[in-house]
Amino acid sequence: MVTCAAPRPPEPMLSVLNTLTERLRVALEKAFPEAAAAEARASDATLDPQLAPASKPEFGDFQANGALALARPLRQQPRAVATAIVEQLAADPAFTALCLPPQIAGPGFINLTLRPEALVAEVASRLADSRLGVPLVGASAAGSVAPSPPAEPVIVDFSSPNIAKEMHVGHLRSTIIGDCLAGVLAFRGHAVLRLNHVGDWGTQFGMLITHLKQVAPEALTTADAVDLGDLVAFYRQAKQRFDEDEAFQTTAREEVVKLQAGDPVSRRAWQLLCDQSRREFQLIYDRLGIELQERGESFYNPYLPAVVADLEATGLLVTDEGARCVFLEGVSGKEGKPLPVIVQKSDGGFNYATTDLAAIRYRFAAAPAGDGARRVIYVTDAGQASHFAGVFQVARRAGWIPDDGRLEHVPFGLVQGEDGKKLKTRAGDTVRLKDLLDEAVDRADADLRRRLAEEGRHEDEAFIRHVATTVGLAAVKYADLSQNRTTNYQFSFDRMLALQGNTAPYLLYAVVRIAGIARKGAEVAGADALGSDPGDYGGDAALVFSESQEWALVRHLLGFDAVIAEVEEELLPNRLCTYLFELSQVFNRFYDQVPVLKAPPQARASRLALCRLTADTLKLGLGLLGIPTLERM
RNA sequence: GGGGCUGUAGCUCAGCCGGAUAGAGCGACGGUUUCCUAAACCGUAGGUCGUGGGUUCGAGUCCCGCCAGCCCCGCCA
Repeated sequence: MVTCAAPRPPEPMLSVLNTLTERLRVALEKAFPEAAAAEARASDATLDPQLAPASKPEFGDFQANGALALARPLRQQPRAVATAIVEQLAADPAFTALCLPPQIAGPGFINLTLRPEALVAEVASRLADSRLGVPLVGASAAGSVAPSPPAEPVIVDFSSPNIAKEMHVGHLRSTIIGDCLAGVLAFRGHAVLRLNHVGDWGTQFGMLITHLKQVAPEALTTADAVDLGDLVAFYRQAKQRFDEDEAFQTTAREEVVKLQAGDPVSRRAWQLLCDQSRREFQLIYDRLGIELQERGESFYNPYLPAVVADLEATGLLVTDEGARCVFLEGVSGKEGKPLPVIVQKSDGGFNYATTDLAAIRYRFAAAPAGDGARRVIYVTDAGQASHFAGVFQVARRAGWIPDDGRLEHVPFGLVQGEDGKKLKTRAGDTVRLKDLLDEAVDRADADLRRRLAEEGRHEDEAFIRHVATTVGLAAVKYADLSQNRTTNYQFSFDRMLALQGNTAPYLLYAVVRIAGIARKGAEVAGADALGSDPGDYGGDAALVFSESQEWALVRHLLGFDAVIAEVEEELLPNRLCTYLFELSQVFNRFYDQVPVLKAPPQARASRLALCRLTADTLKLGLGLLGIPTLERM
């Protein structure tokens, strides 16, 4: 296979877009054969039609900007170039079947508008497709049956809390963003391995075990002798002693060596600590509905010597001040000396870079001694960017990454308080994730009860708790995901729980409104004795749209497949959030201005079909964000 | 000292391979409810895209300099 092109960024209505790009390409070659020949020789891309979504609705569905770029090399007026292209398109049946006659606008843009019947056909096909037009990777276009999942998995490494510590705000973004990305990739048909690279190995265990042996030895031999809160306090004390007391430091280092060498007493203590933390983590994951597989740093312990041996064999390893390092290319530190990645400390111990290298090596290596992955994604804070850049470079130079392998750090910014500083409690401590989720749910609960009282509604306790929990957790997740992850994120309960704007409650309410129509629709259908299954509205009936708000909704709905493909490629969940928010807005306008149940029968069936597709799209999209929806709220 | 990220409306933020008059939400101001949940919808005001150069038919977007904030920089993760 010969492909030199980078993966093309996705655009609305992928299949239609691909067809149009192809027709435009053909039109360009026919209109300017000499340019096409020149391009083939120079292998540049002057004949790229530059097809993009229209920047404004009045420009139609798509715009082709390629004529502008072509004008100069051809020494022609841009509009003349555009005219020549349009003439070719007009003679192309495959094009005219899809689009109305193109318009040339401005300096030489070609505006394309899809034929209404093409849009209707797309809507009909999505109504019949549980995947809503999103193709499975590896599936051939024409009616392939249940393609086997690719053998080469995508690994998403996220969450990664530390044993003997509680999960705090710092783990929020990795957990939520990682879960979403894993979800999108899995939906596209990738075999996704969700790995929790927990910090269960290394110096901190030496510290903690040494300290516990002295102050609370029962914690090392008896399950649950101390609770996690105590462990956190012990950890803090151990850390302090480690920083202040040289003798303690030495003992702690020796303890790490014993642990890593497999000393039974140390292993037993370590195991107990891990089990206890693990149960606490699981409470959070269950609550957030997040599944992931634990594979901590300790997993790679047996593979560490091989990392060093490999680097030795490839001649990358250099001993410097007693430490074994790989010096980085293109990254210089003080006095122009290259920066090292230390893979073995002067005392013979391994550190986190070694573990990260072992993980990369294992993940790309073929089964059974590896995962055989072709794409590995790390969701960690942006502060680790240079660490990963260094480690990735070493892995690449060591030859552990296959040619088609993708190794990506997905960085995200800090969680800040409303004062713009790092989020802390009033006492100045790190905010526990549990407390943060509790507060979100409590606030949603209080708000719901106030609203019910105002409206004189009566709901039972189970309903209130369910809605408050769903809304509260959805708000936390959505607020995080809806922001471009690369920037710092200002955490605000008031903003994320707001009922209007780009928030979870607004989106959930749109779903609820549609659910309301569906319920009423079922009643109306029953009363009118329409004879059709109310759950099947829109099925075979001809779809007819007349109102501008209907067409706006149709056009927006059809962009779903492209957004999913875009998130898969760019790993930016906020693109999906923006799409879903805009879809909700478009739907609310439609809901406001176009009657559904009171419309005449044929219009009603078509509008019910649009409602169903909207609900399905919102539910699927929110589901990929890790957010369950409600029928009533 | 070196490197990275960020800087867009009063506030919080979008802005895709460089495309047409830079967008949204909140807040402010003004409207809309005999009708499917008004947790909604419509409208108005609000911008030197940090700054100075450069490339281009075209720059918030690409390149260089500068300013400001945050983060990282040898045996912690």
